[in-house]
Amino acid sequence: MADDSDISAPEAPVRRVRNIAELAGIAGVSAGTVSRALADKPMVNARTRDRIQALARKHGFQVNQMASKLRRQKTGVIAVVIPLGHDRRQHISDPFFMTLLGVLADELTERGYDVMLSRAIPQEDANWLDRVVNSGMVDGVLMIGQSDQFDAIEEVARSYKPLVVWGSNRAGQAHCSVGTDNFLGGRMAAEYLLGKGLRSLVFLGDTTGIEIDERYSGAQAAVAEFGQGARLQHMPIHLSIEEMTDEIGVAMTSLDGNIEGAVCASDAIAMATIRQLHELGVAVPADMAVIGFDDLPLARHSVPQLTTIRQNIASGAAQMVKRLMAKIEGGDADALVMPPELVIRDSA
Amino acid sequence: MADDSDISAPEAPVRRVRNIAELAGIAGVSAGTVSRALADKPMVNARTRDRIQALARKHGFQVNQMASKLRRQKTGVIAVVIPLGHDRRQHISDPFFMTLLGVLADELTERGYDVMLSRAIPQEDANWLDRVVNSGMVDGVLMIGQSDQFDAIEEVARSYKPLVVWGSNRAGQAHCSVGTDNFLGGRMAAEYLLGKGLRSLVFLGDTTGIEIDERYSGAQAAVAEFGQGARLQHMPIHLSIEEMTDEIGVAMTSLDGNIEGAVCASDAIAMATIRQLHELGVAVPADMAVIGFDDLPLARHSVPQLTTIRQNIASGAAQMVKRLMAKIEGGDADALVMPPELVIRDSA
DNA sequence: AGCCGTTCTGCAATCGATTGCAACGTAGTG
DNA sequence: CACTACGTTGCAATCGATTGCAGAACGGCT
Repeated sequence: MADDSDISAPEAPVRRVRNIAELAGIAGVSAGTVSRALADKPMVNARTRDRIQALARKHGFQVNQMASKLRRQKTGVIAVVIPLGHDRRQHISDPFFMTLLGVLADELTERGYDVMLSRAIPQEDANWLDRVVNSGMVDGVLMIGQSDQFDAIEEVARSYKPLVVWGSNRAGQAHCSVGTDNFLGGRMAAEYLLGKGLRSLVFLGDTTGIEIDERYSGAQAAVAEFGQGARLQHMPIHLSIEEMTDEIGVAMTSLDGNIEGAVCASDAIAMATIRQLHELGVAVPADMAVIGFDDLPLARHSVPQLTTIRQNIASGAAQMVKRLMAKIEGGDADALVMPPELVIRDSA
Repeated sequence: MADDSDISAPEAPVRRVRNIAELAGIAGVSAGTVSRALADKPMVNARTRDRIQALARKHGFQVNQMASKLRRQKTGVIAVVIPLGHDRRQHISDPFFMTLLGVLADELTERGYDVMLSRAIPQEDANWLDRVVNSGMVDGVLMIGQSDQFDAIEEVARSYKPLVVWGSNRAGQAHCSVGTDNFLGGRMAAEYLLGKGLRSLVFLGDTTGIEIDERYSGAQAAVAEFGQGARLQHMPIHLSIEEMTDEIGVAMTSLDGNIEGAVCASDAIAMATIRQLHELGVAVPADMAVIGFDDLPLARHSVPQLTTIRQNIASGAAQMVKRLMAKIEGGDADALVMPPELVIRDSA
């Protein structure tokens, strides 16, 4: 405790040091040496290194990241961007976004990256993606959902490598995507309900976004193939919680004939639906079956617990990060389409 | 379309420009002028300004943020940090965190700030706050929850201005906090149940964190004052979803006597409790009343809908940001303790 | 023409850390 | 003693944008 400050003035308490040069002055070495010492470079003498590190600790010194990143031309920051393309009122606090974001953040933090959160509204800002990609602020970009911006994303992906997107994979697309087979998922959901003997179904969800459109197509295909007078109506339900609830209420009372089962585009929609049905005195699953999509953690916490089509979000997030890392290092990465999984609980 | 490139070589397509100097070369002006033109400084001729901006667009040029931020000594980035002090297994995807984070992100993005997400684990990294604060990466810090790190936060707050924390306010504390009157909230919850004639209550929540401890104290006070044989047991339930569910199951079967009402430390705990009770064949609220805390959006989506103590998260987030802005501009800001509000729905 | 004032542009220093290269000191060897 | 080799350290250029200050260009006025 008494052996580490032999140079500075006696009365100096613990003056805050703001840059390497100052610390170098105190340590009696050059700035370059301090930089190397703090970076644990092997070429600096072990004793000086320790001395400098101790001094840095004592004076509460941290290297200025801005300067460091500028010089090294890498930032250690990954942007997670959420495009609010269609449905601009969808809040960033959407439970699916937040769940995926949480897992991504954990994954990235563990690898020493910082996470920068970006909300993008394409209608208001034409080159939204460019802004993030070319800001010089990030080493890579993870995108949650394609919204209706498929072409814009393709455009950027052609010249910008470190980009991985959660969403659909179309044959021959340029950007690397990780996601679930939405068509199959939609089909599985509908088939499950049909298999339970239900014939009059409704799909709840706005099909402007690619992913949900595919889910709808899957459900349609299942119903068409099934035949036997099965039919599928469609109500576009928006994703913002505020709109959703009312729209579902309206939908439930305005639909044609007696609906037996609802295929919901997301767990959030499914939960809101169950709520509204409860309100209307319709019991789930006795009077109407409801099946969700996503299998968010909260699907297990609803009453009744949600039967849903599971996307493996945790593993998907890990795969996104893995692919991004590969791309940052100059490598390449293929798309990943994960199989959906039917999780049978109590709502259908 | 044909009037903006009269200097460069004829065959040059749209070469990517990487820095101001290059663009200056193309435009035939100096770097300084380009910088000023792109920043819309009034002192540059309107015609040159437009020409330069057009050129920048055409070549897909964006100023390097790292360099800009270094020079200007401000970053335009706010860190949102989540201390996982006690209860390290609590996931960053905790619904309360995520909800508050979502609103904060919206609020900050609107003001032109970027949001940097930081998960901090004090046990593993002693100077966790210092790392963020002194990295030179952010203009300010918003913290979600105090966890058990009150003293560490105080320490930093004494010398670091732009810091605002969601959490409790103790008399004379140095850091600026925004939060709810947790003691009063806990008291209101218990009083409400007592008022319904329930006498045997349990508080579900781990009191290591300050906020929850205060809620518990409030509930205790209410029960003590009420007298008449009312009593309050306590089960520490952790905040991570995985642990929570099992612990609640155990709690419900191991408690002393016939419990009539549960005061939960959070909505997440309340929902998990309702689930477990449902499993055990205990009807809510008929057999047992359950009251939550927070009033997260999902409180309205549970079945039965949650009766809960509302924290005004949206307004709280706005206030946090407002105070942070004031501090960044060198001003000062007082703490805010918001009154909790009893929201009566169906679970109690 | 000469002078002043205004408006615009260029020059060069600056932010703070990093790193290739040169130079230093010391020890070891012939 | 001279010379090489190695291990350290210092020097100075560099990353890219910003900005105070000086100076150029131009118009207007006497």
